[in-house]
Amino acid sequence: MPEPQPAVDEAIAAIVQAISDIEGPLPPKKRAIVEQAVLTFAEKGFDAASTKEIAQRAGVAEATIFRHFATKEDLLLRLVQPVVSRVVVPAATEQFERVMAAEKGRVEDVLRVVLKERLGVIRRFAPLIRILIQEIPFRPELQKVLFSQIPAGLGGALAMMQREMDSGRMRREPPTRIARWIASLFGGYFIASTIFAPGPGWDDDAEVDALVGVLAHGILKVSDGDGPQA
Amino acid sequence: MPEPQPAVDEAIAAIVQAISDIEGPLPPKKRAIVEQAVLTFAEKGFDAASTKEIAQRAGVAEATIFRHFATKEDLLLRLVQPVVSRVVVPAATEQFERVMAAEKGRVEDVLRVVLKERLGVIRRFAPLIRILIQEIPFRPELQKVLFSQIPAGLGGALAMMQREMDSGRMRREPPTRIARWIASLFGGYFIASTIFAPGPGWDDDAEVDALVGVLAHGILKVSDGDGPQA
Amino acid sequence: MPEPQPAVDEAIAAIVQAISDIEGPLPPKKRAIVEQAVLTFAEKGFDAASTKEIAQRAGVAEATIFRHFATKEDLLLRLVQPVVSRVVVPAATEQFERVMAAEKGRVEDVLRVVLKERLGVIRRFAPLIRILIQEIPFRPELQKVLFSQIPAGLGGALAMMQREMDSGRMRREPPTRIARWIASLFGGYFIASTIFAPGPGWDDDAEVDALVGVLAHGILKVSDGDGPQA
Amino acid sequence: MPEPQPAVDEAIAAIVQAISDIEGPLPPKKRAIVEQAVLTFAEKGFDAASTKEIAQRAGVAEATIFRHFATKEDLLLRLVQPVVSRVVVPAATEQFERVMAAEKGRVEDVLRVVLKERLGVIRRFAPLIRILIQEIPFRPELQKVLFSQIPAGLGGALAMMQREMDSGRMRREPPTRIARWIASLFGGYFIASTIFAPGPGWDDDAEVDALVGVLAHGILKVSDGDGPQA
DNA sequence: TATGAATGAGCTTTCATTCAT
DNA sequence: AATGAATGAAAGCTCATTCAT
Repeated sequence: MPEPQPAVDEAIAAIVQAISDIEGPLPPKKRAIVEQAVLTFAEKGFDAASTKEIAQRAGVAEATIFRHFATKEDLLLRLVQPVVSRVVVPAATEQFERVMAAEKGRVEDVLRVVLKERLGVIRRFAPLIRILIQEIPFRPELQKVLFSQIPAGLGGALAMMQREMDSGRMRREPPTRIARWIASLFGGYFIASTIFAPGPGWDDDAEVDALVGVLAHGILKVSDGDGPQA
Repeated sequence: MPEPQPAVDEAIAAIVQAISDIEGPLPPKKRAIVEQAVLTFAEKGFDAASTKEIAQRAGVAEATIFRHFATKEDLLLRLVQPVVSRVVVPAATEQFERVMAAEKGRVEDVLRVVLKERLGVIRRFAPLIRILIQEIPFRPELQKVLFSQIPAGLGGALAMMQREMDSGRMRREPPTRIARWIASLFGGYFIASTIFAPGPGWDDDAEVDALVGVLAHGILKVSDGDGPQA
Repeated sequence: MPEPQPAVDEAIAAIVQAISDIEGPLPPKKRAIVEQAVLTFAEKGFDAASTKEIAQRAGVAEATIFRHFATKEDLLLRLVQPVVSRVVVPAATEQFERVMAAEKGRVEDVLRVVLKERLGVIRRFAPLIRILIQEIPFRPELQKVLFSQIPAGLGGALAMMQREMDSGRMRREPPTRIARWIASLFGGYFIASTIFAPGPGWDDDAEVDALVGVLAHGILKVSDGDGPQA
Repeated sequence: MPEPQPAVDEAIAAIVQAISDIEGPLPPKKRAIVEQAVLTFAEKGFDAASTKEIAQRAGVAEATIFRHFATKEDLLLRLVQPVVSRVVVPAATEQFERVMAAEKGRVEDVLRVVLKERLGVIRRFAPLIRILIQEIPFRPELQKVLFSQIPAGLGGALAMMQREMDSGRMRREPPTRIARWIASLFGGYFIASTIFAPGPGWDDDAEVDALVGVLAHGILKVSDGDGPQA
């Protein structure tokens, strides 16, 4: 009987909350299934996590899982979908606009605030995100959910970038490319700090500051003639 | 009997070559097993690819797989290991030094040349790398192989960065952080162009140029007082 | 579909009863599995009896076996254990004391009564005992079960022997040696009549009488100066 | 690579010798196969000993086993047969007559000498005898070999017993019954000292003396009216 | 709502044995 | 005489899922 770490516990509470928001309050056994499914998927991956083990850890009969979830894949999707579609993405959109107004559109400040807040949100769902990353390549359902939501979440950001380029404060680049850079740096940090080398020793605030710094100004010092002429 | 695409064919040839370099020339059936294992793993993922299917596609008896590879996991490792340890990493090390000499140490130029060449190498092994990424979180063996090799490959790069910072041409940052940024941007591009949205429409050269550009100078234009003073 | 002989049928009923006493009433399919497992093990030996065959003979799916018994070896142990630990041994202890009281401790009479009753019990479980003998050398679990129970069963007998020796009616010998002789003669008869040359032509009562006779007085006639002096 | 104990080594040498006597000198690889087959069968039982393991331990290719022995069962029989038919049994016959002449037919003395010598012979082949015991119930071939030889070996003993009974020195009992008693006591001691509780602490000579004692005179002391009258 | 029982299809792996060299 | 390669058959066991209660 493995002890869930507090961090995971918190993540699970958030996931349960997200599901409850959609489906209404969860009966206790269903809730237990959700909790243990997240834990087990995160520990072993989707394929290696058997419904038998999930049932045992949740203290229910295996058949009970299938009362609540049509198939094992359905269980996965019902865990991941609400997180993606109701928590991660919409918050991003809404929050982006709010921050932009407050910060008067200074790109670096906006990025800094948004990324820090996003990092907080994502950290709460870390176990599920790990599963998400694992399973996306082979599950068209997941791809659909994710890619249909991402553009919406990006709308505000793309608009901001376009405005900055038009006003000459930002170099001209395809906005999706810039979005990819941001996502890469952000995701790279998240993966490094969560999956490859989890544990203490990471300072989220400092890392995001540095990340925004390099995005804004690069790693080289400014010197005459060194800047790109575009 | 699915037709392997030409790109995959090329990747497989490279993998077979890498294995042959270690184990000597492969008997034809063993070679067929290797080929079809790569294909099947890449298509379906490790867990969903059954040894029975691999055997059928390779035109051998299932037992033949286990004459050549002790277990299914051993098959995976023996596919991935030589790629990681004999092709990707050492080439990086050697090539880094060569380029640094040729380019007289101009960071942007070195990065540009190295990343382009790395991208070429990696593209040849794309199917396997996809598997690698999938399975790494759950396979300590793979982690060991990969993480024991990476530092060696990074040595040259870290030294270069240190030198640049000492000479005042590069902002002071922990070198591993910079390495992570490079890897993130590079990996993000590879994943985007390979896994999420494969197909034409990507211009590797242009993307690497842009990537090095943002790394060196950021996305913001230089303006008085805008550059960081530290 | 081989017809079980009546003798075996009776043995199986006894085994099923013994298991039911421990685990509660057996569901019909579980019962069928137990029955056919005993038959098949006895016919072919443990290794040569496949779970597939047992399942077919029991009219269940192979997987059903593994719902009720964790492994094939667990199936064997769960068949053998109750026989050893709940039927053979405790009966021996209890019955020994009862007989000793009734027979006023005359060694020959006690032995005769006890061995005859033991023979009856053992005959009921003959098929399982055959398996037991076969598998004991290679299954530490079985050894543990058996050897942990035997001393308890022997307690009464050892006490009786000690008393006889102290009172001068029995030659001094290490009691375990005498126990071994009894077990050897008894087991030798059982094996000969059951395994090597089964079938009619054996008269249990007469054989036990003769066996006790030789134990008590040897095969030689008493003549002057021939008896041992020690 | 387990170290064979010296005792086992000696047994193997005897077996190899017995086989050589029939088939001529063994080529080294065949000899290695024989040696490791005996060891492996003894350790794990016939079924659980795979030809692969035997080949590995013998340092030969698996196919080489089948050059020399048609099937795995043939290997077993070719190990056991010569031991039974050329060493154990004929020695018994010949030796019995020799001893009887020397001891002037005193039953106890003859038994003592013969059993001690038999014990010595049997100890040399202990590993094989264990296999023999295991496999006899399921291998008609083995049964044939053994049961066709035993009567020959028993001839001398049966004749002696008949003579003793006719002369009034031995109680009348069916000679096969007496033979069974002897075999039971002897076998019981061998099994106890070899299989169940191997190791030191056994004194073969003393045990055989005691065994012959109980056979001759029983465990009870002679007292007036206590001896059987029949 | 919950479950114990049951299962068909599938899994990876091992087996003794054959054959071309 | 010896073997590396190969294999069909079978092994024990696990899987997600169904169903009567």
